Formats: sequence, structure tokens, C-alpha cells
Amino acid sequence: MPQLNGGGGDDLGANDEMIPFKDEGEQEEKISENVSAERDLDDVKSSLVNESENNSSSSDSEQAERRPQTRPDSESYEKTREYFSEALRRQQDGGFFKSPHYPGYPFLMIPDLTNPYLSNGSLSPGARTYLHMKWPLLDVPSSAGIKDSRSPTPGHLSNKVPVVQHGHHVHPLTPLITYSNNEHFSPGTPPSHLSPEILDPKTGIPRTPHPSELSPYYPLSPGAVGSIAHPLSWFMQHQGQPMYSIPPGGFRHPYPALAMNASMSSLVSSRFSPHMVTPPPHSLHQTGIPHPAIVSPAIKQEPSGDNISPSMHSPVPAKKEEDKKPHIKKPLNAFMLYMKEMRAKVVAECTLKESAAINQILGRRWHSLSREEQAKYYELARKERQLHSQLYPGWSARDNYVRTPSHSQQVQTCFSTVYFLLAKKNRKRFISLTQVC
DNA sequence: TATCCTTTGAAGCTG
DNA sequence: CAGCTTCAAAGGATA
Repeated sequence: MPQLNGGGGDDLGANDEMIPFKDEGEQEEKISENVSAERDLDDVKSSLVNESENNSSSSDSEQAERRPQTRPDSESYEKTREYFSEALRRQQDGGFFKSPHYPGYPFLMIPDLTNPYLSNGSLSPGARTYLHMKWPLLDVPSSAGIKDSRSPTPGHLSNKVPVVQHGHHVHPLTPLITYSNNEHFSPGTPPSHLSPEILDPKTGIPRTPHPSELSPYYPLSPGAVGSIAHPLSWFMQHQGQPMYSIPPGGFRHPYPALAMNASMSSLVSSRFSPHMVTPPPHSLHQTGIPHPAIVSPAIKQEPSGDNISPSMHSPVPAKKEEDKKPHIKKPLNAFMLYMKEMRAKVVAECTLKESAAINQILGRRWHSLSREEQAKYYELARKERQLHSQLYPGWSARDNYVRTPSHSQQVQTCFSTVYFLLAKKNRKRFISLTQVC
């Protein structure tokens, strides 16, 4: 069973993520037992998905010959390459891209499956191995059991890790998972001179070679590291400066007040620094620090049900207060992190764009992951919650909770209103309300 | 334009 | 405390 805490150093105790793996042994057995039954269900439930997956997996060899490679603008590519070179240099200097304290965290943690190309354009042997291990099957039946992983401990609250949403739709973890750069570099569009030309027979869109075409394991060679797109790119581009033009020492720690261990520090610096440098006005943390999990209330209205403030009685001030209050999103859970990272790859492989179908595939692939692979994401999620809680000590999931009253609650509310009106002896309104109810 | 769909997991709520 | 509900992401489909 994987030790997710990375040793005894982490006293934040994420036993919650340990439980699922404990159950996974049983789960795996159940998988084999129920494969046929679940497959039937899957067939009924997501024929579209299966079709897509079958298409992608069965015709890979054909697609490998037909899919085109978009040939990115040579100038922009050169820029990108230049940025990467700079990033690589920084990393080798032990600066910002220094390997994280926590093994398997930040962007060096998980091999970049979507871009398994070395800087010289070749595919590292390790990448082949990893990819092969990563995607042995496309159509793997899902199974239950992971849900038991939820933490039963009250202390879990103290382990919550924060996430704030960035306005640019760059997830806070981007520094951690977007190294896989699904958002920055389409897995299907590596530079033409860096990969074989593979066209999608249907769309003509270039795609990432399927695992069967590529090779598995993806060691993080310096070239591979250099090909990692860093989330700071949006900032650098915004500033009109080259990406990764970061001081050798990286960004200064943005949260001096936070007592963090080394892994936390690496997380914060790698993930949140960009947003702290250019604070969007709407995502300022209470400390004045912008955070990507904060979105404008205009994007999502803050629920008012549970958070009754003193100003609730005066609608105008309440609205103003609501406008000011940023919407702090929930930290992503392990599966969400996995989805975010792998979505682009699945889209490229299956030529599907509908998120519902993509999510079905991702859900099955999630179950097909080994416990070690899942552990990475559980650990990421745990760090997410941990950081989130430190950034927003007072935040609760309740803040974003909008309860849709159940029918009984609606009836109850209706009757309460009726009684109130009766007390007021407002007979006319009582009658009309009675009719409505 | 808004909501739905679809997934898993975390956390809140209810009885 | 078990079970249900909501919300995180994503983007095409649908009303």
C-alpha cells in the first residue's frame, strides 16, 4: 500500500486517501468478477464512448499513418523552444524548476504523457515504457469502491487544501499538472519535426500517437523537462517577456506568514506565484494575494442561503457585499486533477469533444490506473486541500453550497408563509398562496 | 443564454 | 451515522 504522506513528515494525516487503496485489492478482484456485467452496462450506457474508444484503439495503426501533424508557426515554435531552453537552464541551475521535495509532486511527478518528446525530437525509451503501462487498455470496466475512500476523520477538515480558480482558466495546479501542458500544447500537435506525422482520419487533426504506437515509460530527461510548458507562460506572455524568465532562485515565497514545510513551499511557489505577480483584481486573497481558485462573483454567484450576514436584511448592501466577495472554488479532488490532465489526451485519441463522453472514458481509465498511479493524484488532491485551507482558513465548502430545497422543504416553507399570512390576517394572499401550494 | 450531461471524490446536510 | 446532495472541470448538446 502506497504511503501517501511521503513519510512521517506530513502530520496532516491524509488517511483518507489511504483507505481507498486498502479497498482496492478487493476492488480489483471484483473487477475481474464483474467485468462482463459491467461491460454490459457500459454497452448500454455509453455505446458512444465505446465506439469512440474502439475506434481510437483499434485503428491506431491506421491513424498513425493518416493523422496529420499541424505544423506550428515556425517563429512561434522557435520562441517556445527558446523559452523551454531557458526553463531547462533554470531547472539545471537548481532554481525555480528544481525538483520538488515531495517525490512525485509538482511537474516532475508525473511523466508528461501528452508530450513524451525529448527536446531533440525523439521519444525517450522511458516514455515508451510508461505510456505502455499507462494505457494498456482503453476499455476498462469501471468499478465501485473508491468512494469508500472519503475520510471519516473529523480531523480531515484540518487537512483541507486550498485551491483558487484563476480567471484565465488556468488551474492552480497548472504548475503541477499542466507541465503535462494539455492546455498549453496540444498533445496532438507536437512540432512536426519532433514527431512522426499522425493524422486523424476523421478530422484530419493531428493527434498524439497512441500508446501502442509510441512507447511507454517516460523518463524525465533534461530534454523532456525542457519541453514542459510552464503555467507561468500566461504571465510571461502577458508581460511581453519570454517564458521562464524567472530569477534563478525562483519566486520569493508569497506566503511568508504560512508555516509550510518544504513540499508545501514548493507547491506554493510553483503553483501560485504567477498569479501573485500579476494579481487580477477579482482574485485577491484576503491577504492581498491573488489565487487562481478565486473567481469573480459574476462568474458564479455566491449562495446566500447559509451565509446570512447582518446585512441580509437590507438587500442593497447585501448585494454589494456579495459583489465584493470572491467566489473561492473547491479544491479539485484526485479524479478532477486526473481529468484535467488527461482530457486533452483523450480528446486527441478519441476525437471526441463532448465532455460527458470524455468523462466516461476518463472515469474508466481512472479505475484502470494502478494504485500507485492513483496515489499520485490523491496526494496532489491532498496537497490541494491543504494549501486551500491554509490560504482560506475560514472557507468552507458550504460557502459554495446552494441547497435546492426538497419537496418537503418547499411545502414546509410554503406552509410557513401561509401561517405567517394568516397571522397577518391577509386572507386574500392566503387564498392565493393556498392555491399555489 | 442557461442548463444538462457525465465522471469521481470531498464535504455538507438530513433524518 | 448512513445516505443523499452539491460542487469542483469541461465543452458540446439542448431547451
